[in-house]
Amino acid sequence: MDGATPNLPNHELVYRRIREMILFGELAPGQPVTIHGLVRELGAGMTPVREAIRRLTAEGGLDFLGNRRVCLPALSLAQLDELSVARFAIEPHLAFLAADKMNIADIDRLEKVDECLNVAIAQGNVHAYLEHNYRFHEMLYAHADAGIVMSISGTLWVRVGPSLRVVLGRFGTANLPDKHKEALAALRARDARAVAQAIREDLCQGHEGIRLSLENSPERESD
Amino acid sequence: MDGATPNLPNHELVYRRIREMILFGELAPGQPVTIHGLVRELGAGMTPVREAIRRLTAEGGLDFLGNRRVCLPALSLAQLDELSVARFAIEPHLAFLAADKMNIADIDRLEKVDECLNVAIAQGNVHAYLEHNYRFHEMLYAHADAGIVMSISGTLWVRVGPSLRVVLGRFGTANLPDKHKEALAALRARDARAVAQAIREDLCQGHEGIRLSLENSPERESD
DNA sequence: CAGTAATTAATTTGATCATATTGTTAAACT
DNA sequence: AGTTTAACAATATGATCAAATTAATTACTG
Repeated sequence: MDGATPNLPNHELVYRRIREMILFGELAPGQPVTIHGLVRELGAGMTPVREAIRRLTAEGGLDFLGNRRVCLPALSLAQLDELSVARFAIEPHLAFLAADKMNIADIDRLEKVDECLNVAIAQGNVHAYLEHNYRFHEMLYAHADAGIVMSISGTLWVRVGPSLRVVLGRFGTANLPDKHKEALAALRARDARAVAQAIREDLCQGHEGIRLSLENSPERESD
Repeated sequence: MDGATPNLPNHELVYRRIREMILFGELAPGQPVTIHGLVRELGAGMTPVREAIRRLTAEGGLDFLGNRRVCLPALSLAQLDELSVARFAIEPHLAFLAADKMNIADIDRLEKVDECLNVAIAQGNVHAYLEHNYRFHEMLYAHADAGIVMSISGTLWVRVGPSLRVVLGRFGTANLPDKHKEALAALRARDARAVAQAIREDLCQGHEGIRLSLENSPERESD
């Protein structure tokens, strides 16, 4: 038996690649993104890159400037507040739904990801941290079996990704407390409310870090 | 003097056009959408249509089947529940934020749209109803000054659009109660909580109609 | 004469198209 | 029915055109 998707169109692959570049901190906030640059870097054609950029733009992972140019969004404090509201509303809800539907094996798999995450923290590996942190939440939410809300959550993650990277670059991965262990314990205890609460606190900590980082780096709000 | 943006790229124009086709009921749920078809119908090139389709797909307004085909999503009851959760969380919040920031002139403008909406209802003009109903909410939320949440709200609207159309085609615009007058009154009274509540009830009524429509037309949930 | 501003040239980047290729579906034929 | 084949639609490429930013030159003013 072969893999699940042997023949994925190129624009889909390019999309996923660029999305990971955004999520896992390979691109910096404010950085300009050019079509030709991506064509060169990814060795892809112009059309697939173009389509991937449109998708990411629709998801908020890229910003379409009026001048037909595209760049990575640089979050303002006001936008971070917006994201907080949306994430606090959506992600604990997904976690709540997921809690009732996960079996022991699912929880074990999730814990595996958390262990990888802890390794990444110990090693100070920023990219691995971002990736496993994302995978943890993604894997948890996926069990909620709520595709639409999940896709919204995806647009939220893609918006915070670059800023998260900045936080880690600034403060390191050393003292990055998360609430994953609490979430896992609540999952095993079959306490959906506690799972949601743990996720809420986890998000809260993350956003607090971003807020501190944004406040210290004056991104010029004076125009 | 001409408009603010004389030179919008074609892919942007095509995107807006297709989005309106979805929002205002010019396409039916489940209907297949082909690139060539849109190229012919819109008199546009292949590349702009392609990019517009990717954007709409990312927003949930179109569904990308595995087989390279694209069609309009047909909501299931479960998906409608998801949309309800998301919209109830987001849109009243936007309305709440907007309430404090609107001046009399803004409210007057909003009431103008509502009057157009009532005309459309009286005339039984489904397309005009959908358009003005959308404009009403969009205009209200725009004052919240919260671009990210607003864009999420946009993806929610584009998902319900086709189903709303089906409801109207089934039951007509005759007895379509909305809570717009209540919202306007609350806006004038500077009661943000009441504005949010009115919007919540407005959404609730709309979704109730869609739910009835979906339950009566068995969209085949048996796969 | 020096410095600055404005205009223009050049390069970079984005937008679009025509076309070739590939994959999928449907039909025809064995 | 199963297999082959033909038609259709999506994908991908590279070339061409247009727009915008940057650099450079020129003109003008203090």
